[in-house]
Amino acid sequence: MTNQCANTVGRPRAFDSDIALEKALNVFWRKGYDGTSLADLTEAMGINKPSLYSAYGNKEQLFLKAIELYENRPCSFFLPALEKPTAYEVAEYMLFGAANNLADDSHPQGCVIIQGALSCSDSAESIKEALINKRLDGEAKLTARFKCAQEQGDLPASADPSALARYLGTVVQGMTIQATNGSNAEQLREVAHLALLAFPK
Amino acid sequence: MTNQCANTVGRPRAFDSDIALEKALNVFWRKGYDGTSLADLTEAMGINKPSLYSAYGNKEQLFLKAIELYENRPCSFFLPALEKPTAYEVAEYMLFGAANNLADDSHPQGCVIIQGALSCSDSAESIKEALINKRLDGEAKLTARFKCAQEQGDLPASADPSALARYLGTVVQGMTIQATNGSNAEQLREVAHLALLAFPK
DNA sequence: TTATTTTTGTACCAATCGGTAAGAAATTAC
DNA sequence: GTAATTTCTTACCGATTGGTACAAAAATAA
Repeated sequence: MTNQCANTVGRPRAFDSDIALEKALNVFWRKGYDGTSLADLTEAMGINKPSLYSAYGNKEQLFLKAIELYENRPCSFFLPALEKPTAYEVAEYMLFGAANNLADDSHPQGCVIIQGALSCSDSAESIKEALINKRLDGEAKLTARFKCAQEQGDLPASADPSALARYLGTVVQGMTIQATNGSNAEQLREVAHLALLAFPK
Repeated sequence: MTNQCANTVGRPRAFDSDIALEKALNVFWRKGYDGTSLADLTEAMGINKPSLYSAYGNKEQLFLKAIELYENRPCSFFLPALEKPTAYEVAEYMLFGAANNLADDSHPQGCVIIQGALSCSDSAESIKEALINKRLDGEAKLTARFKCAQEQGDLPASADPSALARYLGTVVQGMTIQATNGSNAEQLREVAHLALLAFPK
């Protein structure tokens, strides 16, 4: 249906759809779903509306594709953290990864999955729910990782995996707001350091 | 200029401006500044646009007035926490106050000061900055409270008041996102309990 | 060259956005 | 009663919203 592969026939596309998607992500990241207009998008992407609609569907689908791109970035810190050898290191990597990433000024501050549609219009409700589900998925993965750690013995049996996952999620989510408040990476690392004190060793 | 006191002359206002403001707050709380339209507001408030404009100015001023109302609510937990006798009790009261308040389903979940304009359109930029300043103000007050506690000897000299304030702010802000994720008060209290473990006693 | 296919630019769509002009309605002052 | 004052209702404003019809343009296939 959609032409993922390059077409050999017909007028060639004048823009790189991956680069344009990156530009779209950047706008959604800064302004959120409701705060971003199609005019904002077409201007940033350097294309016009018919091109946008034929390449990505509509605003909603473009947002979801941009989020997908965001999740698969090389600087992503969430999934890699899960692969650390111990529960404590998972927590450590995740908190310091968040600290270093969220305030990095080579891109908009904070996390688009958290800020993209936190409070929103009725028309963005399905986007909001999609983002909530992504956050809950992440927490569920973290809970599973801690349960596994408990079986392996590097997390005390007295610990509550889902409570720890929720606690870490809370701190990381709070850090994204700190980043939009203007906190820098060093300040977020201080927060990460304090947050780690509560984590069982 | 504006008629705060009841007018004795002229047609009497057909609505209670404080009640209508509460309704407006509720809408902004759920949908955010960008996500709320004037039609949303007039419908919820039970008035029409000219009444809204004559009573509150415009959408931006209405939002700021609604925020003011929000801050002065009886169930507010931030300022009362500062008056607790020790630094630890301040932290404890604040974290558990947040846990009990943010997921309370007698009102929209989360905190409008944090969620009202986190990522937003260009036209909401001044609202975003106003909310950021309110958050920073809160953290500054908390820092001052902890410095005071340090002088009084109920917070170790080795502790960093501003880092602790930022840490607490981060957890509370994260909790508001947890609340919109669907966490209930009991789950947020678990987070509060864990977060407190990192606080010097 | 001509036919086919796809993308492009332009120009448009109805609906909604925040905001307001103007007169009718409801009250007090006299 | 009438005048003055304020709020209400209705109807509108230009600008912008997300989205699309249509034909010119640019490529390949024959």
